[in-house]
Parts: sequence; C-alpha cells; structure tokens
Amino acid sequence: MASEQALKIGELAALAGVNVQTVRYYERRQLLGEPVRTRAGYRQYSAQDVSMLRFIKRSQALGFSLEEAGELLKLDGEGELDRTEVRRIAQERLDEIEIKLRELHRLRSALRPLIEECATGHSEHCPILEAIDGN
Amino acid sequence: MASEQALKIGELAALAGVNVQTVRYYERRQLLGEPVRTRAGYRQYSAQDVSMLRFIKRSQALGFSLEEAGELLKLDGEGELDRTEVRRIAQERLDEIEIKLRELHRLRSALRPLIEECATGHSEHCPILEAIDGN
DNA sequence: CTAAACCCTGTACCTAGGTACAGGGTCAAG
DNA sequence: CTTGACCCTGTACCTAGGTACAGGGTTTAG
Repeated sequence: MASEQALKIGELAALAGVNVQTVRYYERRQLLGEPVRTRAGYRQYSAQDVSMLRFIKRSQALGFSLEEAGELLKLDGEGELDRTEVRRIAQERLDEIEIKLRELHRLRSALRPLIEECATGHSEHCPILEAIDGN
Repeated sequence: MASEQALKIGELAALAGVNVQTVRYYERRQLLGEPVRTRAGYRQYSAQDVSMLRFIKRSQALGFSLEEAGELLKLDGEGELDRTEVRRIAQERLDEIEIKLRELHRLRSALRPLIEECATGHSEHCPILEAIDGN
C-alpha cells in the first residue's frame, strides 16, 4: 500500500527521458489520455504513465510511427488482445522497411561505382556528373 | 540558326515533367537563376533550362537533396570543374545511405523474428508487445 | 470581343514529430 | 512577501520538398 505518488508533468518527462512539450503533444495526439488535474489545473501522472511513454519510445525505436505506437499501446492495454492486429501493424512496418532497404541498395549500387570511377578514373569528364547529365 | 524557341513556364514544366509551382519553387531556392521576362512579366526559358530541370530530377533519383542537386548543377556548369568537390558530395550522400541501410537492417532483424514468433508461437502473450513492453 | 487557358505574386498548407515562445498562474524556499 | 522554478494555454516555428489557393493580369482561339 505504498501511496501512489502523483507526478507532475516535468517529473514524468524526466523519468521517461522526453521533453515536457512532447508529453503535451502526445496528449493532443491522443496517445495519452487526459490526465487528472489538481485544482490548479496541473496534470497528474502515475508510474503507469511512465511505462506508457517508454512503450511509445521503444515502439519508435523499432521503426513504428507515433500513430502506430498509439495503436499498439491500445492493443497492449486490452486484456484479451488481438494478436492478429498487432501482427498486421508490425508486418506493414516490416514491408515498408524492406521497400526502403531495396531503394537504398539501389542507390548505393548506382553511386558507389561512380565515386570509385571518379576517384581512380582517367576519363576527362567526371563520371558522376556524366551519369546525372546523361541518361 | 534555328531561332531559340522561348518556352513559357508551363511548357518548360511539361517538358521536364514537373509542376509549374515546382519550377518557381526551384527559382526561389536558387537552383535555377532568374529567367528573362517578357514585357508582361512572363518567365522565358530555353531548352537548356529543360536540361537543368532534368539534371535536378536525376540528382534526386540518385539520392541527392535539392540543395546538393543545386551544388552539382553549379559544378556541372563550370568548365574546369572540381571533381574533388563533386566526389565529396557524392561520398557524403553514400555515407548517409550506408548509415540508413545499417539502421534499417537493424530494425528488420529486430522485427522479423518477432512477427515470426507471433505467427507461429504458442506463448500466451504476443511477443511483439512483450518486446516493446519489456526491455 | 469575349471566355478559356495561361501567367503573375504572395501566402498558406501539407507530412512527421516535435520544439519554442508569449503571456499568464502557482508553489515552495528563504 | 518575494523570487525563481514550475505549470498552464495557444500559437508559431522547424525540416524537406513541394502543393494549393486567392486575387489579379495576359494571351489566344473562336
């Protein structure tokens, strides 16, 4: 029965490692619900809110958007959760990661030989500019 | 002595496959110089401007930013050009592409097994949410 | 001559994920 | 009882690369 310590927004932000403005921003974006207020209007948070903020941050670190982080957070909160839905979101993200990977591979294979050739080459014109000019 | 056909902005845009607003935007961004005007104030372009726009578009397709496209375009215009400088810009872009590639590889290797495990697994809790919650 | 299809400038809007600032109120220490 | 550290709201700003709209002038085809 430890009395639940109410946190002020600055304390919450510090514990979760984010900016105070960011917490309010997440509330506007509806990732966090509206918190209880003191009579003076100060937001009051609990340890659970710290966890939620950390959940969001870790979702982002896995490549999820804020929007998706919010969905996952909701799904996480539901007891009888819909794993299919979670998997769909994650799969969608993975698909986009694959697309970006292919795109970046393409760019790399285009750029790398041009730089190589420009560095070692003997052609009169710069092969990089040639490539952009030309095709 | 074919008379140099002056192009209006809409014609230029169509030939280069871009939006009229985009041409004016590039002018503001100083990628394109200020064009000659008719007495009515209409911008007048030449075939060379079409090439410049295409150069910019191809630079972007190679992963360069608009800013970089502008630099490359300038370097391309100089007769005695600085290949070292061109190479530096391209190398910088390649380095960032490599960094993004590594980051996306990291995300993929984190996400893929989680989705796999979620799909085939028998654990009570969803491993994706566990991963976000937990560590 | 008139109406459509252009062109002009200036400004606002878009995505994403915040950050910053102005102009206030509150609270705790000294 | 005052001062500094907080908190509040609302709004503007940031990057990148544009797009859209308002409110005008011009040009061209019929």
